[in-house]
Amino acid sequence: MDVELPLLGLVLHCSLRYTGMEVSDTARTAIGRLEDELTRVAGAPVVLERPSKAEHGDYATNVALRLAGARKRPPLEIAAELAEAAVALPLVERAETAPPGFLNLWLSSAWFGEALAEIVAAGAAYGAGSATARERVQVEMVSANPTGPVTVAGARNGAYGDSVARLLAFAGLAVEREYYYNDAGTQMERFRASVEAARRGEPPPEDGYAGEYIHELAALDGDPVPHMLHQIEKSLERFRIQFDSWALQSELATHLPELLGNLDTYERDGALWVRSTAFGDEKDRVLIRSPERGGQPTYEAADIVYLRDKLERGFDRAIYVLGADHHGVRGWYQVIARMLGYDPERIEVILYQLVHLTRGGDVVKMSKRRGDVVTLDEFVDEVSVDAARWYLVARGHDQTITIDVDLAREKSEKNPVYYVQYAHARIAGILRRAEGMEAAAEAPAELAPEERDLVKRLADFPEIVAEATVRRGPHALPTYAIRLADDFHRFYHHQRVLGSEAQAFRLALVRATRAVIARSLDLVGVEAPERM
RNA sequence: GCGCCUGUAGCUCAGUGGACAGAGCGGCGGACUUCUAAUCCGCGGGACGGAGGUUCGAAUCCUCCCAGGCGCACCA
Repeated sequence: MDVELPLLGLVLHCSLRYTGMEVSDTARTAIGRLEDELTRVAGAPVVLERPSKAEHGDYATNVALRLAGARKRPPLEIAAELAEAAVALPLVERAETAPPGFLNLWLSSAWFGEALAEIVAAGAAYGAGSATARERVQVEMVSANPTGPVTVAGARNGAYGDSVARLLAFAGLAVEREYYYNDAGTQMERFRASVEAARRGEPPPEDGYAGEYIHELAALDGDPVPHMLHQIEKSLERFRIQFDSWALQSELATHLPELLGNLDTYERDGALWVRSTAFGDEKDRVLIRSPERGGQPTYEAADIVYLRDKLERGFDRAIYVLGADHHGVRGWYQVIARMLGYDPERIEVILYQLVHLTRGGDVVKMSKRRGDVVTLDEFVDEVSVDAARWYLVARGHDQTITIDVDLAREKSEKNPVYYVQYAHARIAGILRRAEGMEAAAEAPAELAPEERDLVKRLADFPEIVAEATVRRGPHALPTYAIRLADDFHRFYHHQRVLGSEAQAFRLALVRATRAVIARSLDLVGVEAPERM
C-alpha cells in the first residue's frame, strides 16, 4: 500500500516509519521483502531497523514490544516465538531475542547477494522515482535583487534550494528553477544612483551602495542592472545552479490592475488596502501607496501578482526558498492563496537560517551596507565549488551554521568532502584496472563483515533519499555519504578486490558503491572525481 | 508584548519513540614491499539548556521556564 503524504506532494514506496504508517509496498527492496515476510509471520506490521551495535544483528525489530499490550503477553515471549518462525525463513540465518523484547536478525549471504543484485539491476535509477504523482513543481530560489553580487547567504539559499530541486526531480517530479528579482523599486534606484555617482567620481549617495563592484560597474557603459544580473547568473552557473526562468517584478506589476477587481479592497488615508484579515491575516495590507508616499504598488501587491502567476503557469506546487528573516511572509502567502481561491497547500515556504564564517578561529564580520560582505564568488574562489556546496548544504536548513573557512578550503583528510570523493576515486582506480573482468552480485557462502556492512549501507539508500525528499532535508545525503565512504574505506583497507576469490562479487559491490556515492554527491551538486 | 528558529563532546554539527547518545575538527598513540596512506586501527572526552508530563521505553512527543538568533511598517 502506498501512503500518500498530500502535504508533501509525494508518495513513498519505502517503509514510512516516520509517518507512523506501518504497511508499505516495499516489494522492490530486499529489506522490504524481508519486512513483508516477517509481517506475515508475525501477523502484524514489521519494520526493520539497523541496530547501531553489531551484536544486535544485521536488522532488528521492536514488533514484539508493540504487540505485547494488545496480545496481553510478555514481549520476550512473543519475540521468542517470532525468532523461531524467522529462522525458518531461508534468508534468515540466525534470530535472537533481547530484553525488553527486541528481535535481532542475522541474514544469510544469499540475502546479501539478492540485495546487491537488486541495486545493480536498478542501475542509475536506484533510489529514484519515489513520487507517484508526476506533479509540476517550481522551486524559486536566491532571488536576490541585482543591487550587488550574490552573498554567502544567497549561496546557502541556492545550495539548499537547488539540492531540494534535484531531490524532487530524482523522485520523479517535473521541476523548474526560477529566479525572481525586483528591477524597479527604490533599492534599484539607489543602486543605479550609486553607480552614477561612481562614474562622476563622487562618493555614493546616502543609503546608496558601496563596494569594489560598484566601481567595476561604473567602468561599464549603460544601465548597470543588466550587467549585475549577468554577473549573478554567471556566479550561480559556476555554482552549478541552472535557472529555467527569470521573473521580473516590473513585468508582473503590469498585471496588477486586472487583479484588483477580484480582491476585496478599500481606500484609507489615500492608499489602497486589501481586506486580508477576512482571510486570516493579522492585519490588512496596503497594495498601492498613497500619493504622498509615491503612489507606487507595494511589495505585497507584487507578491499577489507573482503568486497567481506561478500557479496559473501550471505549477501544481510553488516552493519559495527564503532566508529566516523573511519568516513573516510565510502566513502572508497562505493568505494570498486563500484570497485568490487557490488551495494554500500548493504554496510551500521553506526557510533557511543564516550563515556565519570563521577564519583563523574568528567570526568574519559582514555588513551589506558597507559592501563589506563575503560573496559567493569569493567563497568559491577560496574553498572550491565542491567544498562550498558541501558545507552549505551539509547541515539542516533550520540550523544557523558556522563554516570554518580554513577547514573547508583544506584539501586533506580533515575535510569530509574529500574523504567522500576519495572513496569514489579509489573505486574508479580499481575499476580502471578491472576493465573486462566479470562482475556478479551472487554472494559467496562466507561474507566478510566489511562486505556485509557495505551492502547494508547501500540498501539504506532509497529510504535515505525518499526521506530527505519529503522532509526537504538534503543534508541527510552528505551525512549518508560520509557513512558510506566510511564503510567503503574500511572494506578497502581490510579486503582486496582484484585477485581475491570473491573478485566478481566484490567488483559488483564496489561498482554499486561508486554509483551510490556519485548519486549522493550529485544530489547536492558535488562532483565525484575519477582521480584525486 | 506576539510569532518563527535554535540550545547534544573543547569547537562545528548528525541523530523527529527503542537497546550503554554519534561523526568531523582539535588532543594522544599505532599501521604504508599491497587495487591511491586524501586511508586504516586504538585512547581519552557528554547531567542531550532546566523542570514537570505522556510511554514498557524520550535527545526525539506535550506543557512551563531559561538562554541565543530572527521577524512583527503606506521598507524592500
